[in-house]
Amino acid sequence: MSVPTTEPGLRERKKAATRLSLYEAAFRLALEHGPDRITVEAIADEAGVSRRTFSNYFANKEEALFYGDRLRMRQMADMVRARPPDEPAWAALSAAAAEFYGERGDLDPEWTARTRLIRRHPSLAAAQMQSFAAMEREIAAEVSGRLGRSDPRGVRARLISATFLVTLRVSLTVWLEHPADTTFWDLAGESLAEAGRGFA
Amino acid sequence: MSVPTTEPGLRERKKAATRLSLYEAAFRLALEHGPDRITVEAIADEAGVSRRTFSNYFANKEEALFYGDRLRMRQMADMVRARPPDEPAWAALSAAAAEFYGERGDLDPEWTARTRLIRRHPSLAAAQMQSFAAMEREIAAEVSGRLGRSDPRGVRARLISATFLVTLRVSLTVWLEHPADTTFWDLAGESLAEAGRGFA
DNA sequence: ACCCAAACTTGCCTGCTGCGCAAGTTTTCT
DNA sequence: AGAAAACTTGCGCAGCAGGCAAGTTTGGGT
Repeated sequence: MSVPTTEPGLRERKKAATRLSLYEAAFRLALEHGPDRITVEAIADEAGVSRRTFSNYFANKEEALFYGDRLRMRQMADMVRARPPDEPAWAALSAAAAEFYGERGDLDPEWTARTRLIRRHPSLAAAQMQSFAAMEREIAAEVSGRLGRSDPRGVRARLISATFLVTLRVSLTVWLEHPADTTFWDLAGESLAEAGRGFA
Repeated sequence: MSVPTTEPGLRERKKAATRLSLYEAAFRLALEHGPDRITVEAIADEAGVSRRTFSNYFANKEEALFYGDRLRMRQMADMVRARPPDEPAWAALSAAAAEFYGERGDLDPEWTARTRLIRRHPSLAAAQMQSFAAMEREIAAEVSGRLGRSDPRGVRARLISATFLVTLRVSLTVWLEHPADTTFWDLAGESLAEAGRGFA
């Protein structure tokens, strides 16, 4: 307790490091051999931990592979939370997405290439969906706060966040198929505008 | 070749029967013991086939459990296809949903109870998502036909069908939580109207 | 009516997986 | 420094997907 710091402490930092290196190992191997020709054991090996430890961090390969996506999405959720609290829900979501995707120019091409390779594989479709589903609850909670009492059962909040994410997902999928045609944000921004017209 | 009939033939009928009885067995056992306390072997036994045969029909328990959902969704897809071909996409989807859900009064209460029980279980969330994902492609294809040349990359088609399904999913989830408050179709119809405003 | 090919079922088998448990190690707290 | 809490690891087990090679059933041609 030397300094009144917010630092996570050694234990937490180590855990984060292990989790990250498991994710990276999974990604590397998936790229090299194809996502369905890798075993949990191989991932654990590559990351320098035991197979059993892998299980302490991720429930399965897919979860490890998509940990990167989770991280990015959590970043975006933070941006949503950082928007002015009186901003209407859909506006806040769009603005956060614009900050996140738009203002960094194009997406990191290496990440794009990797992601495309992974996403191509249909065996991972389920995992991808789940990745978005996890996010949905988190965003719905934030949206719910902005809507206040006008949305008793939370239908609207969930509808808005689900639509928001589904729009991002579709845009990303389409863009990964035809990356040359536009910027990702050109596509996503337009789609968001269109889909959001009902929630303005 | 006795009669120019469209009948599927004995072989196909037997297969359909087996598939259905595997699904029913899975559902029955899941209700009785809880979805994660049943083994593939038990399901196969209950349905009167070998464990190996189960694998010839479904890739895993979840797929079997959600086969009912797939069936219902395929019915709805057929209704979409049956709509007049010049009807705008979102209108056709809403109308099909209205036929499917609205006009049969309330949903079958037994089915509701079963579904709620199954859906409650978080271990099945992935399977549920996949069920909807499968549908998405099918509906997108139909929508694509209605949009014609105005949607080169298929963004709009996918956006519309994804939004449509996500709206149904959210409505269903909310309604299963508070079934007493409204009819399912009251909820879903209103949500569809709201979400669809961007696609009119 | 018969036969053959294609389709389907089944048992056997293998490599992989998720997870409970308990012993050993590292970090944290006081 | 020393005890408590958290984490890693090996071991072991039940369960699972799916290849393979008999057997059995179905369908079409003759």
